[in-house]
Amino acid sequence: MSQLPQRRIAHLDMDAFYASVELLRYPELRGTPVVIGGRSNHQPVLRPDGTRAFSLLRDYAGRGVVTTSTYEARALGVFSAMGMMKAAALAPDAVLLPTDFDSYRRYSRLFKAAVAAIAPHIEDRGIDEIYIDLSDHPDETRVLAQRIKDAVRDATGLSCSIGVAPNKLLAKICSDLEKPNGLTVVSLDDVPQRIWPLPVRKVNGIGPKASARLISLGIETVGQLAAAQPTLLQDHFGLNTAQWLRDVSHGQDSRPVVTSSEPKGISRETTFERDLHARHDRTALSEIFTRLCTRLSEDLTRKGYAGRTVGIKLRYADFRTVTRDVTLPLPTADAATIRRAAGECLRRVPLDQRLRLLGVRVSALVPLEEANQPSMGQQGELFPA
DNA sequence: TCTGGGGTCCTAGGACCC
DNA sequence: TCTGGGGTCCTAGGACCC
Repeated sequence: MSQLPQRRIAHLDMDAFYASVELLRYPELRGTPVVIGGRSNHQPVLRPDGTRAFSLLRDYAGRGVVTTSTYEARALGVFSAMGMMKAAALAPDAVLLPTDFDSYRRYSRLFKAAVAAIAPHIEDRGIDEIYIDLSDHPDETRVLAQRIKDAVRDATGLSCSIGVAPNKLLAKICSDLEKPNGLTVVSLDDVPQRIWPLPVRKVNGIGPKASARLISLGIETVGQLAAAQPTLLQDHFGLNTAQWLRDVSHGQDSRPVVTSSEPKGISRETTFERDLHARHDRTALSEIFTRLCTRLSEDLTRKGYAGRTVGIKLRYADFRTVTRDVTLPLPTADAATIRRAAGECLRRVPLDQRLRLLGVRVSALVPLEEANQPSMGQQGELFPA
């Protein structure tokens, strides 16, 4: 067997990204608990004396979750995805800011461009993190990672944490080890010392469900996972997942850094201010439904895609979620066509209970140019030789 | 005090075809 | 006549991630 050359993969994660962008704009909030999220418009107000009046978390009412929080708010127990009312109970005096995705996207482009100028082999993992393949870069690892951190700070004024390792799995784990403003390098030899003591939940791909099942088997750390009987894991997780669990527990991961990809589906969804009933709130629901389809059509057109599969997602008041979809003969990005197909899907779902969420999705995407012309195969069917 | 919005990938059964 | 084995597409749900 030929041995692949050792890779050098970095994972870069911006520190408390949205909150840090907000602190650039409102430096007077530095060092205080700040929470970003919620649904209403709690924009700061400029006072006559030039200072700003901020909304406080205690004044928030209604649905919504925390999008992110500053480290000072985290110290009070307020984390991403927490319900706003619970957050308000924990940190009533924290400042509350609305999310401003346009700003975050702008800073995202800035930091990614700064990294790309040094090391262009980048996999996008969302607005605030990337993988970088540094295997072919001549610089020494720590020097290089520090250069990247400096470039990100120069371009944005923001700090990030970087982990460098032989693969994405370990890079991702170790970018989190010294957060914020971390720079962590681990090799396979470091796995027993640095990775095995960590809870299994730190592994990207082991979520709440798998973690709970592992803990119920007495497996709490990555090291205990590495020591577990293969048959025990197979019995509880199946062959594929058991093999994957073994691999990750030994720090093994051969996934490549993927530098370009096409979207699989585009969707729009909304949670209502209050639960709506299909009959009683028919008019309101219908308006929301049509609006979702219109926006989705705009998203598709702007991004240059059409799709053949149109689907809906619906969440009942009790949080049960159902989906329905239908595949059309031809791809579409047209709002009326999407609305019609989504309407068909909606008729296949029981509507006897109150709803809290409605969503529309288009998948099986093709570029818009291809969608406007029949393919060769379809031409052949339309005009047989 | 219930739990956002945007995604990806996997599984699994049935239809349908060869 | 009591039965195969792939392969692909479609649909539904679930886990997970940022």
